[in-house]
Amino acid sequence: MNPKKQQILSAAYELFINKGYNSSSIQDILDEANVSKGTFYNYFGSKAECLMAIMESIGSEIRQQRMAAAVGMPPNNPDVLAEQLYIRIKLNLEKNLFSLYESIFYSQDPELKSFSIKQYSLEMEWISSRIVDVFGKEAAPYALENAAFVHGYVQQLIHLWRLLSTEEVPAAKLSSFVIRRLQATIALQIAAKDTFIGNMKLPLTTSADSISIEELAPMLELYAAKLKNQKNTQQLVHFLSAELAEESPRKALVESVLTTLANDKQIESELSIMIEQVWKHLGDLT
Amino acid sequence: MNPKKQQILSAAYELFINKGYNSSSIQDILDEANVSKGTFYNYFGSKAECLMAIMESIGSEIRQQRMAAAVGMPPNNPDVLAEQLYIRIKLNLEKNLFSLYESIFYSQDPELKSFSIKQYSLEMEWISSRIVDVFGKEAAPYALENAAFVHGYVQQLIHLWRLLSTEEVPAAKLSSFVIRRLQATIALQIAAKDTFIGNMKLPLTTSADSISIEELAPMLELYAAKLKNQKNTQQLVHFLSAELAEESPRKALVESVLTTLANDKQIESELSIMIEQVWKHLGDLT
DNA sequence: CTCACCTTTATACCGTTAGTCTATTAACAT
DNA sequence: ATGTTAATAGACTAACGGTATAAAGGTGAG
Repeated sequence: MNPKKQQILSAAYELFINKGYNSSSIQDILDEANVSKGTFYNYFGSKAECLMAIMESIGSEIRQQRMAAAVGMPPNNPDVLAEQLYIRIKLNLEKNLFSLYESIFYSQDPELKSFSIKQYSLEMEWISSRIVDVFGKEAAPYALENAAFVHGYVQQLIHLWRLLSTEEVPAAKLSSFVIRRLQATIALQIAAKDTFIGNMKLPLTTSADSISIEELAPMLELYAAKLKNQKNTQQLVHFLSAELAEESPRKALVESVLTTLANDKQIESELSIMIEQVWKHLGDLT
Repeated sequence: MNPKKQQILSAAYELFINKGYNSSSIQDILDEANVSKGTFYNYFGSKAECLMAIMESIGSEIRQQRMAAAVGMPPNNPDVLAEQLYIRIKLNLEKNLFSLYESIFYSQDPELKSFSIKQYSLEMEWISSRIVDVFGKEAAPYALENAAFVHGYVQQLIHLWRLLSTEEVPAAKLSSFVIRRLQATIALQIAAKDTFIGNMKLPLTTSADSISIEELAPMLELYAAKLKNQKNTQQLVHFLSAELAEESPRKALVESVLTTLANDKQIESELSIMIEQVWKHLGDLT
C-alpha cells in the first residue's frame, strides 16, 4: 500500500475513533497526516470512502482472527463460537468502533448506507452459519433470528455496562454469557417451534455462499498476481490456487497454508474473504 | 404552547422523520414552518434542543399510551407487557424514530448525549420494573439485563425484517414473539442463576423511584398553576393534587382521574412523568 | 542532461451548514 | 400618544465537504 495512503488512513482512523466520524473534518485529517487536500482526494473520492476503507480493514482483521481461533477445532464446539464472538467484542471495544458503526448505520449517504447494510448482513450471515454449525440442522430455521438475538444482546449489554460501571467491559465474560443464554433459549425455541422471521433468507446468502472451489482457484491466482511487496503471502496464495485447481486438493496442505494465512495480520479485505470461503470448503476435501 | 413554537416543532418533526436529523437543515425547517431564523433561535437554543423537545413529546405520548393500556389490568399479565411493548414499536415504526434515536445516541454533542443516556436509562428502568411486575421478585436480579435483551432483540428483529422483506414490520407479532422468548429464557436464567450484570443498578433508579405521594402533591399543584389554556386538565390535576394531599386519598377517584389523564393526548412530558409516578403508587391506596 | 509524466502541494473557490447579531416591527402598559 | 419590551426578519460569520488549478517535486527514458 502506498505510504501516503497509509499515512492518511491511520490519521483518519485515529481521529475517527477519538472524535467520531462526523466531528472529524477533512482538514483535521490533513493536518494530522501532514498531507494536502489534493493528496487526500487523489486516494479517496470522499470522506465516506476513506471511512469505508478503514472499516474494510477492520473487517478483515476480525475475519482473520476468527479463522485463527477456529483452526484445528471442531466446528460444533460452542466455546469456539464464544471465542469468535469475543474477538469482535474485543476489537470493537479496543478500537472504539461503536460510534463508527452507528455513524454509518443511519447515515443518509446512500453509499455508506448500502455499505453498512452489506457489513451487517455479512455478520448476521456469519453468526447464523456458526449457529447451525454448533446446534445442528434443526436450528437452521431459527438461526437468523438468533443471530439478531446475539448481536443485539451483546450491543445492549455493552451499552448497559458502560452506564453502570466505570470499569472496562468484561468482554470474555460477556461473550460466554451471551452464548450460554443462546444455548438455553434456542433449545426451547426449537422445541416450541416458535419463530418470527420464519424461513426468510438474507438477499446475499445465495450469491455469496455459492462460490465453489473451482471458481476460487482462478480468483486467488488473479489476486496473487497483484501482490508485489509481500513475497511470502504471494507464494502461499499462488500455491493455494494451484492446489485447489488440482483434481483432489490435499486437505492437510490446504489447511496448513490457510492456518498460516489466517495468522497474517497484513492481509487485505479482499483476500481474507476468499480465504474464509476456502476455509468453508475444507470439509469437502480429503 | 406558543403557536409559533408549535409551528416550528411540527415542521421540524415532519422533516426529521422524513429526511433524518442530520440531513434536515435549519433553513429547511424555517422554510417549512414559514418562520425566520431569529424566531427559531428565540425558542430553541440550537437544532439539538429542538430535536430534544420533539423526543420529549414522543416520550410522553408513549408513556400516556402505555398507561392507558395498563388501566384496569393486573400488572402481572404478560399480555399487557406485550401490548405496552407493542406501543413503542408501533410508534417507532409509524414515526420512523429509529434514525432519530441513533442520530442522538452516538452524537458528539454532549447535551444530546446526556439526553439520550437519560432516555435510554428511563426505558431500561421501565422495562425492568415491568419484568419484575410480571415475573415476580425472584426475577429482579435479572430484570435489567433482560430489559436489554428485550430492547436489543426488538431493534435487531426490526432491522432484519426490513432487510428481508418489503412488507411492513408486523409489530404486534414481533412484540408478542419477543415477550414469549423473554418468558422462556428468564425462567431458565433464574433456575441457572446465570447473570452478567449482577445486582448493579442504574444511577437514576434510586432518585427517580423515591418520589413519594407526599412530594408529588405539591409538584402537581405547582404544575396545575402553570396550566392556562387547558382548563379541563387543570381541574383534573388540581383535584389530583388535593386528593393526594389528604390523609388517605380515595383510590377509586385517583384511578378514575388518572385514567382520564392517561387518555389525554395533549399532555406534556413533565406532567406525564408525574402521572406515571402517581400510577405506581396506586397500589398503596385503599 | 533534458524532457515528459506523474504525484504532491498549496491555495483559491463553491455552495451549504449552524449559529450570531442587529435593525426593525409589533404589542402593550402607562 | 409614548416608552419599553419582546418577537421577528434577514444579513453576516466561520467552518464544512468538495472542486479546480497552478506550481513544485521526483523519476525514468532517451
